[in-house]
Amino acid sequence: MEHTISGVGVIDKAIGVLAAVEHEPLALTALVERTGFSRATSHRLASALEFHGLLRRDAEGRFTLGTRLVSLGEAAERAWPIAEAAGPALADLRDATGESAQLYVRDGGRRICVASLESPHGLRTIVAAGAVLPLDQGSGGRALTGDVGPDGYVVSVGEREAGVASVSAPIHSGTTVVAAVSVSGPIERLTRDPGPTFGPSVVIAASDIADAAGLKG
Amino acid sequence: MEHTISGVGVIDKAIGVLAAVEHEPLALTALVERTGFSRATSHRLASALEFHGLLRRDAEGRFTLGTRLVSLGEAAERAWPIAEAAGPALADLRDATGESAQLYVRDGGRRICVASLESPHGLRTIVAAGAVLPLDQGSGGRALTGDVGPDGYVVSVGEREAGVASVSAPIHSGTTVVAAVSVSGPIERLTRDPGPTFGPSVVIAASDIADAAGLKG
DNA sequence: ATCGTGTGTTCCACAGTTCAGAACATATGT
DNA sequence: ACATATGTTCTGAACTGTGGAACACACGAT
Repeated sequence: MEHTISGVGVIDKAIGVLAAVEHEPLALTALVERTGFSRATSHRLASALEFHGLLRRDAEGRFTLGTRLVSLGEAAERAWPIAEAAGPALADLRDATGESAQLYVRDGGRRICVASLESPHGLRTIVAAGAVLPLDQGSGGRALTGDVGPDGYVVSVGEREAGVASVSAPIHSGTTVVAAVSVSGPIERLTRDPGPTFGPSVVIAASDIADAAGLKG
Repeated sequence: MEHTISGVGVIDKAIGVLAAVEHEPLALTALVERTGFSRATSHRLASALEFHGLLRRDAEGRFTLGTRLVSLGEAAERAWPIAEAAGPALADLRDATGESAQLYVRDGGRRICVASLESPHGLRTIVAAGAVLPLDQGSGGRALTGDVGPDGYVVSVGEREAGVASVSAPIHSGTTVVAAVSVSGPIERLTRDPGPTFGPSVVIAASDIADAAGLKG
């Protein structure tokens, strides 16, 4: 009987080591305790991950997540096909509205910005591709959870960030929400009631993105 | 003779698979070609990585980097000790200047924002922690490369982003630049000559951060 | 519809790697 | 000086990962 959960026991253990140090750096002894692996095994696996840059040692010699994960994480975000497919429609939305436009996908209990175009205005809201945001704040999060008004879009004003308004629409594959497209900007420009002005644009953008990504509606 | 480079051959191979798909999604056959592993091995390793979320399948069944890497990458960025140590000084800088403040470290040929506090102004520049930016654009990048004026700070106006000005100072450990602290905001508020107003503040912040992080000056 | 080829998936005997207790090295506190 | 804790390395045995083969499925040509 194999003792693996994924089919490759060493990968299971290596991920266990990464997960152990995800929230705080750990000295070897703490790593042994947290993972349940023997001291020699913990040391060998952690050293191998360090060799590849997935772990590093902090100033006190504790193991912590390494810089290679930053670049892999960034590459992972670029690899969403919907982000690529959304490019033209996102550019149209940004140009038509003059405001920053973003595309979000859901990742467990959070949302990730997988594509982001900034408004040409000197002052604008900026969400970097790769940013991780909550689902329960902001129109993009509520669009992802399906909490959408009868007109097909969601509005938030000063909800996730003071001074910022946003309007979002969900993107469906069949009946499943797979992404959300948003415009956002300063309340001063979008007003406290941005729905009528921007709602139709984000709904159209959502439809265009679904088409471009080949999603069934 | 072992055929490993890190001490754990399976980890070497698993990283090889991740590296193979870093830049573009690969079908199994392409993965076999790119890695040189046998078909069965490639499939087994990729499936195990997929199980743990480090890979996923795109709509065409190709292997591509998975969402777990996004969250690990984000956690990796939070794990810089200087980011933690910089918290109070960064807050002081933001409060004293009223502008967004960021801390950058160098990662190869790029810079990573490892801590970020936003201005209370309704309109402000925002750099998400985790954002990856170039070294050759913006005052933060030039501070990291040591390209600093005689007053100890760097200024950029409309260089990395139109409408944005920033001022940065390097943070040294001994004679080595290990980080850079920046303030940034709209040119309209920072003016086209933000150095005299903000330069001394970032230089003080850099010194405070170096002290807080226990760096030798 | 049939056939050949290509691609993805699974099996399983065995070759080779990983494991972990022991030993060693170093650090720390008393 | 000593005891203890922590980090690192060694190495024989046990176990896992390997990869050729087989199978399943998709696709293009005829």
